[in-house]
Amino acid sequence: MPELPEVETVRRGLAPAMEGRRIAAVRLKRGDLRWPFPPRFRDRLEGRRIEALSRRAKYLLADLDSGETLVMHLGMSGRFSVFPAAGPARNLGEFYFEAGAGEEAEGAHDHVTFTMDDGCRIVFTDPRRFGMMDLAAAGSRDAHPLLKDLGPEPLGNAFDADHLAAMFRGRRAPLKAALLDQKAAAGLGNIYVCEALHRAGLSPRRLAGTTARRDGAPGPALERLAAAVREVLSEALAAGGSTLRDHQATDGSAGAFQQRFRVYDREGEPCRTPGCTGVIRRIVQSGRSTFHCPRCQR
DNA sequence: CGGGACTCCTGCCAGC
DNA sequence: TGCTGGCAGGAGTCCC
Repeated sequence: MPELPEVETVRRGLAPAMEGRRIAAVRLKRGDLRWPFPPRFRDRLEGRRIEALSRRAKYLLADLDSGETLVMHLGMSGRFSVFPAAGPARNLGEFYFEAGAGEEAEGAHDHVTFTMDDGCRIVFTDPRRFGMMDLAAAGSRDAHPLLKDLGPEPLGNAFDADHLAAMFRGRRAPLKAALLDQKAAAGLGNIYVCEALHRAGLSPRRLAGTTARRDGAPGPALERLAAAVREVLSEALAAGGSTLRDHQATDGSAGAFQQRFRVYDREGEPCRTPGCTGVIRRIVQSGRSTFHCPRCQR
C-alpha cells in the first residue's frame, strides 16, 4: 500500500499513539528487515519520548528526545497496527483494531513491537521484509543517506512544472521511470505515477526530455503533469489512500481511493477520460506494470 | 553520468 | 487438490 497518501494516512493513524509518549519497551523478532537494525537499536529507543511523528516521501520520521530520529519505511508489505492498552476499540485512521481481551496472537511477520508508556502496543508487520528502520544522528536528520537526495514533496511549494522541467531536461528515460525517481517527486510510486500521467494525458513511454520546451521553460505538458500529480495525491489522501489487498484490516471508510483508479489495475476496461473511447492497456516498463490509455495519453 | 536489469522476500492467485 | 509460474504498492546496487 505504501505511497505518499498511504504513508501519510499511516502517520495520521500512528501520531495519537506515539507523539508525546515514551517508548517503554521494544521487541524485535530478528536482527534485520531489509538491512540490519542499527547498533544498540533497542537501547537507543527504550525510555525515549517521541516528540513528533512526521513524513518525508515514503519515510516515517519519529523525532526522539535524545535528538536522534527513528527512520521507518514500509517497503512493499509493511503495516502498523495499534493495540490500545484497554478500553473500547479506537479508530486510528487507516487501521481499526479491537482492543482484544488479553494478548492478540503474534503473527509470524510481526517484526517490531513498541510498547508505549501508556500500555499501547504498536506492531510493525512486514512479510516481505522490504521495509526498514534506522536511526538518524542528532541534528543531522535530513543528511541521512536515505533522505538527503530526496526531491521536493509533491504537495509542497517547491514542487511545480519548473522543477519537473529541470529534472527532465535531456533525460532519455520514459516519463514513467523519470517520474518514479524520488528526486522528481518524493513519495510517488507505481500507482500514482500511472494515475498522474493519465490525468495529464501523457504517454508513460514518452521520453522525459521531450516534455520541456526547447528554451527550458516547462511548457503545457509539464504544467498539466505537475497539476495532475498534486490533484491525484490530494484526492487519494482525502480518501485515506488506496487499499489493495488488506480490506479486512481497515474500517471500510479508510483506504477507498482504489475505487477511483482511472487506469491502475484496469487492463481491458474502458478509459475513464470523458469522451475517450480507449481501452486501458498494461505494459511492462523497467520490470513493473504500467497501466495507460493509448488513445488519450500522448 | 544515465538507464535498465537485477535483487531482496513472502503471499496470493490463475492456470494447468 | 496440488503444484508452478507470475505478479505485487519499493528502491539500492550493479553493470554497460
